[in-house]
Amino acid sequence: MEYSSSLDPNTNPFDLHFATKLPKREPSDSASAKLLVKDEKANTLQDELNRANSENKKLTEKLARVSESYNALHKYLEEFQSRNSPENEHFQNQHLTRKRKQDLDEFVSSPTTESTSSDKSTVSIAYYPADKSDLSLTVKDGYQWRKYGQKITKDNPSPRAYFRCSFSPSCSVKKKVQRSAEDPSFLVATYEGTHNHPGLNVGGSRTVKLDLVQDHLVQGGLGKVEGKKERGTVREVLMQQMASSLTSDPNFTAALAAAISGRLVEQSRT
DNA sequence: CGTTTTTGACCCGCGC
DNA sequence: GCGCGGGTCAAAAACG
Repeated sequence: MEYSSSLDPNTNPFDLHFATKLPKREPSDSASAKLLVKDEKANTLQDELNRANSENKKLTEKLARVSESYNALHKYLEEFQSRNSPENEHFQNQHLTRKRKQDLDEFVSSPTTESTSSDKSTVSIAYYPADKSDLSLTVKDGYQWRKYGQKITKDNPSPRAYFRCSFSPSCSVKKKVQRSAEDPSFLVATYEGTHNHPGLNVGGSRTVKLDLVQDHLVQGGLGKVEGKKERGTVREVLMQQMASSLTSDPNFTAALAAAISGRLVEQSRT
């Protein structure tokens, strides 16, 4: 899983490699004055490009760090899963595993979202910490939902609940919520589509950025486990804000999705 | 009494 | 075509 390979700046959607082909028009003899003006313009453009490039670099670094966090999380998961193989349960490792799981919860609880945008609809997955004794498959994500179905699925003891946004049909977002099969201490919510209206607490604040989330990821991984619930809800709100700010930039969303999921999305040129 | 939840029926795509 | 699994519908119940 070398997700970093997909971070190659040259494949990066917002890499501005057209910087290399700056205006190189054929000068006509009578246009030397015009050329001067053009040089000026080219300079300012160059400046702008430089700034854009450095910003691009920063973003790429951030992306790399987010990717690192994801890899670490993935490692945790794999470790835990191999420890938890069905035919061979190591009960003597229970508390050790338990501790790791708590770490994992924290790690995951700032909803680690993986979004995949296809030309059809947008699908994102969020993980929410939830008490195992809590039977309700509800997750407060800032939106109001109407449940329209529940099913028991093949390879998961807990049922899956189907929700539609309460503003349906004007807003056609759907979500599925199901307790994770491997680790029942958190819920997996799969969102489909994007809301065409604001949710609770989710204003148009576009300033919530990646580094904030990333800091939470890091701190969450090493931090303590007290006050899990409160921190969880705060993070849910954060997630909403992040999502809304991210979705306003399709390119970035796509890049992030590619980096996080480790898949290369074919970017169709339009 | 309007809205939401529950829950079995129904539908539909997929593999055989 | 048939059965299976997942997603949705809709009538009835529950809720506020």
